[in-house]
Amino acid sequence: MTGASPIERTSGALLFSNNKLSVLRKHPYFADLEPEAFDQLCRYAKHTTLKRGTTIFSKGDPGTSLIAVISGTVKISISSPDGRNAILNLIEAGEIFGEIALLDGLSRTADATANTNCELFVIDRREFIPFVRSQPTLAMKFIELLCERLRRTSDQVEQVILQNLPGRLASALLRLSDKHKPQGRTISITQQEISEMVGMTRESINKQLRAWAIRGWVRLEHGAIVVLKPETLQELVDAGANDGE
Amino acid sequence: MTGASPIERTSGALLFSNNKLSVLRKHPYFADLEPEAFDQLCRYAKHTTLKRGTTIFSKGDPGTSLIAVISGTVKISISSPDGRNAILNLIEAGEIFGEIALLDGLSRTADATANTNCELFVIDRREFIPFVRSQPTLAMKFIELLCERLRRTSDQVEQVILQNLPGRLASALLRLSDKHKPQGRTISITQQEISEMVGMTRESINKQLRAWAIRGWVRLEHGAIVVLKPETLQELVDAGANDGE
DNA sequence: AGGCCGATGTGAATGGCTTCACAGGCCTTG
DNA sequence: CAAGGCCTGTGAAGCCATTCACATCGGCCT
Repeated sequence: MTGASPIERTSGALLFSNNKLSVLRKHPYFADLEPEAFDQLCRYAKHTTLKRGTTIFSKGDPGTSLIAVISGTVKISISSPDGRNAILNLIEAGEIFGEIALLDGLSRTADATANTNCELFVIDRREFIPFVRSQPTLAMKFIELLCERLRRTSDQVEQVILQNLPGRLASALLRLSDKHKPQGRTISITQQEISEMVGMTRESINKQLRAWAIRGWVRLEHGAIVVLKPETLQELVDAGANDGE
Repeated sequence: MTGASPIERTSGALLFSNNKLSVLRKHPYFADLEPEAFDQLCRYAKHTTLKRGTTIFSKGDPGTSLIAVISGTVKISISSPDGRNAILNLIEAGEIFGEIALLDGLSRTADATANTNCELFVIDRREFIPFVRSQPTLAMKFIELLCERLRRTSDQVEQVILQNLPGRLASALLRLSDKHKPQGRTISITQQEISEMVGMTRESINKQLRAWAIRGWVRLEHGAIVVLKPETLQELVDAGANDGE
C-alpha cells in the first residue's frame, strides 16, 4: 500500500513543455495567479504518465504531494472492509487533487486511481509549504479551493442523509451535466460509476434511469447518459424527491 | 430569513473582557498565533449573548462573519423540504464556525442555532480578508482549520455511504466521547440529537442502544450516554459493522 | 468471424430501517 | 405540586433498496 506508489518513482527531470502547463493555466485556480508565482510552482513539479487502473495513492498513505491532472481523469474513492466502495469525486484535466494531505501533512483521506490513461504533474510538499507562506495570493487561492471542496462535500452529506434514490440520482446527474456543459448534456459515465457516486446499487440506479427514460427525462446510451429535462430533475431534487410517479 | 439575524443587531462596542478571550486563546487554532495578530483579530470582534433555540443564521443567507463560541454550544444543521433534518456538527466553547462563508464570501451552507444559551464573538468579513492576506501565519491556520473540517466531512460521507446503523452509531459515539475526554466517557446528548447526527430515526437508534446496553457496551442515562467498551465499538466500526449479534 | 468481457436490463425474494402508534418517566415551569 | 413538554422505550406493519440470479447487448481483440 505504501512505498510502491508509481508517483514516487517518477523521473526527476523537469521535462514538461509549456503547452501542457497551459491546461493548468486556464483553470480558475491558476488563471489570476502572478506569472512568477506560477512559474515557481511549476519548478517543484514532476511529470508522470499512468495507465488506466493504476493506483496513485491509497487511503492512509503518508501524503506529501499535490497532483495536477494534465489529461485523463482520476477517481477519488473509498472502500469498506466488506468490498463496497464509493466514488467521492472525479478529477478531470486542469484540476488538482491531493491538496489536503499536502497542506496539513497528514495521511491521505481516500484512494486515488487513474480512471483513464493519465498525464499528471506532481508537486512535492518539502519546499512547498514555506513557498505558500511567502505567497499570500497562493495561500488565498488554496483557501478558496478548500472552501469549494468543503461546500461540495457538505452538499454530499446533505444529499446522502436527506434524499432518497431519485433525489440523489437527479442531483448527481445535474452536477455532472453542469460540469460538462461544453459537451452538451451528454454525460460519459457508466451506470456502475454513477451508482458508486450516489452510494446505491447499480440495479437500483438502472431501474430509476429506465423509468425516467420512458418519461423522456433522460436518454440512455452505452456508457453515457443524456439529460433531456434538467428542470424536471431539478424540481424533483427541490421537492424532496418522491420520484414524481 | 435575512436581515433579521440576531448577530447583525449586536452592540458595536468592544466590551469583551480578557478572561473571556482566554477561552479562545487556549484553543489550538489560536494558541500559537503571535500575540499582536491575535489582538488585531479581536479588534474586529463583537460580543453577543443568545438564548437557547435562537437562529444564528440560515442556509442560503449571505454570510459575512466568523463566529467564535465563548460558552454554550451551537448546532450546525440542515433540513429538507419534507421536515427531516440532520445535524452536521456541534460547536462548543473555544471553537469557531462560519469560516467558509467568511473566507469565500458566498452564502451559508447550513443553518446555525444556539443549542444552549450561548455567548459568542462575531468577527466581520469587511476588513478581515486583507488582514488574513497580510498575516501568513493566520492564513496557514485557516488552511489547517479547513483541512480538518474537510477530513471530518469526508469521513461523514464515508460513514453514511458505507456503514449501516450500528457502524454509524458506534463511530458517532466514539467521536463524541473522544471530544469530551475530560468528562470521562459520559456524553451529554439526547437520543434525538444522536439520531439526527447519524441520519437515522430516533426509534432505530434507541433500539440499537438498548441492545448494546444489555450487553454492557454502553449505559443509558436521561439525556446522556456512557460508553463502557470503546474498543468493542471500534472493532464494530472496523469490521464493517454487522452488529456482532 | 468468433469469443470474451464489461455494461445494461429485469424479476423475485429478502431485509434493514422507517413509520406509526402508544406508554411511561423525568424535569421544568407556572 | 400539578401540568405539560421533552425524552425514552417498544411493538407491528410497511416500504424502499439490496441481494441474487439471470439474459442481452455492444465493443474490442485476435
